[in-house]
Amino acid sequence: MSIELIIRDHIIEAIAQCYNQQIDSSLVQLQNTRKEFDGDITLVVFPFVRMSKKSPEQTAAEIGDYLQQNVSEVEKYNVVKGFLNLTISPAYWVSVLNEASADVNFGYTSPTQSSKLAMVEYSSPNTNKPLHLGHIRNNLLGFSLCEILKANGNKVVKTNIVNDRGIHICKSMYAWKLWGNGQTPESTGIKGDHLVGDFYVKFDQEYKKEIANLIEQGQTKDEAEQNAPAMLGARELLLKWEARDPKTVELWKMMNQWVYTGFDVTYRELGVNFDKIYYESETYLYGKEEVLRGLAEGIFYQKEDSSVWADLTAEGLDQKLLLRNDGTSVYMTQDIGTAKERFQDYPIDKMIYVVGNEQNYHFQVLAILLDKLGFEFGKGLHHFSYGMVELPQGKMKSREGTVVDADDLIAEMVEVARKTSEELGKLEGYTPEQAAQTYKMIALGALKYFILKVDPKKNMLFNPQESIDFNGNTGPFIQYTYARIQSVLRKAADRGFEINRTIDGKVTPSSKELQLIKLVSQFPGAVKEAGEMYSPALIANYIYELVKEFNQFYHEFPMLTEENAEVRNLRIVLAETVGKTVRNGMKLLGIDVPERM
RNA sequence: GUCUCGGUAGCUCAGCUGGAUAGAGCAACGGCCUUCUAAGCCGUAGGUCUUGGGUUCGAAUCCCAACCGGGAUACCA
Repeated sequence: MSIELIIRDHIIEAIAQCYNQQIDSSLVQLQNTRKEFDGDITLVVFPFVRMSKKSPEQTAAEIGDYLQQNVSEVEKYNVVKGFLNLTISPAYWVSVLNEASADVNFGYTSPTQSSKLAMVEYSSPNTNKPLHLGHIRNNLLGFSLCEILKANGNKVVKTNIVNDRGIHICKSMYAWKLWGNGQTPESTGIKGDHLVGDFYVKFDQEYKKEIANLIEQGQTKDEAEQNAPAMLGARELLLKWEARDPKTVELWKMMNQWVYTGFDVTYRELGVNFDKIYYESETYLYGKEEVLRGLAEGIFYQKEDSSVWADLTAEGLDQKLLLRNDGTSVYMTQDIGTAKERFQDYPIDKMIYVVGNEQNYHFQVLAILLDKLGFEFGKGLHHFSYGMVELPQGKMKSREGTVVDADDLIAEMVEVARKTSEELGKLEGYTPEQAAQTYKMIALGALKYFILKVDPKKNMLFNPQESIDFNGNTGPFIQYTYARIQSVLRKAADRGFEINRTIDGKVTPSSKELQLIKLVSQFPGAVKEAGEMYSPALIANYIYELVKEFNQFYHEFPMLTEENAEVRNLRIVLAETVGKTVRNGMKLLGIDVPERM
């Protein structure tokens, strides 16, 4: 039980005792005491002056008196205007440190029999081009969200639906057939997803030329777009694929396999993974029967051209197409099918879709349609909606070549990390392999932290030249602090200091030490809040605060050269506990921490 | 047009279930390497929290309106 909860209950008691009023706990506004005032926890007393019918100062003093007399953790108090600043006893903070220090999984809640099962869909790439910066944000958020949910005691199934069929992949296939000369990743040395992406680009270039030619010959733009040989060829491939033409399916399989091999490399670099992968080629026909059932039950309606629609005007939305007039499915139809499928495959308590905010409308509609179809889980779907990554010149457009490729970006960052490390003379004594591993850890730490520290729902700006730094509020700064803590612990061992991990309650930490313990004690609360808010950014901001505080402490207070053995022990245990908290927190962001850097 | 999300320091972002003098980092300027790692620490400078109303003891935070920007809006996924 956290100190805030203990205090809150006693404040409710105090109000009952002093003013004979039963109050709701939401009236008790507790906050961390600001640095410039004395105390640990502050109660805002304004809400109670109406009950006491006294001045804020007097009211605060009365509540303060009550708490000081009746709550052992409250040592003293002071009043500034309408704020009651409570000082918690050092003995309590020492006990908190002891608990945190003893718990390997500090901050985490273990799953139990009754744990909820959350399925999280994230990543969901198309197989016609490599992953880019937008996918990176998706993957990092999705993976981190899963880690946070797990740390909150949930069971999690990470899922990925691969968009492996459709006109986009047929375009790459068409281009490869015509202009590929039998190239393969092996023959060219090009990573499979990039090779397929190159043919996608090639297709678009040739297609544009053909359109220009046709327009010159007198066709309108629309006609030209429809009649260009490249487009006709891609369409033909799509039809052949749907008819299961063996040659086409074989080509499709081969090129998709190249892409998967390439994606696997990128996923491994990013440190993300999945428990269950759905392929759209296997699920794209799902959902049609549900739509037809809805039509039969009068939930949906049919137009003269025999296309099927949902009327959502009662919900304040528009009409939504569910089946084309040729009976084929659209995106929405498929999502209805896959949702049903997943709830049949797993006992899902919470379904979460990590998908960009451009699809807010889609998921709003999906929830309503599932609900209309009688699936009770419909209303409970959660769209984890995140903002776009923008570049200085605006939105990324793959066709205009203004994308930041995921592999290129990672490679570039590893290179910068290597250079920086060498310039600073770090990692001497490491083997080249160990050093390379650490550069990678630092580079990815920088990238991941940069992206995850921003509120997911907001659009963010990414400037490739300036954005990713290694100083200040960054992943490497946190990793650096962790590495220094490990260094302290190594040296403490070298010098033969016996570390007593259970701090005696009689030891009195200094105010700076107390401040650090306080911050550590807030970690479990931060994990819980991050889980409730679905916000990795909350964890990132928490760790930064902790690390910043530790750095100041580290600079001012010697740990190894401190003469007093009890104080030295306290500081080392505190450092160790901060290190563990940082490591546990970074794990929730999917960021590794190095033992040295 | 409608719906939706955003607008905080030169730049990138915190803070938003209303609370004390609005915080970090980057960039700029000035200090600190003989202690446990300077990817660090300390300091200086930088703000009409887009604007205007409202609610109240109190508003960056809640409500309304306007302006600016992103996104969605019936057959791409």
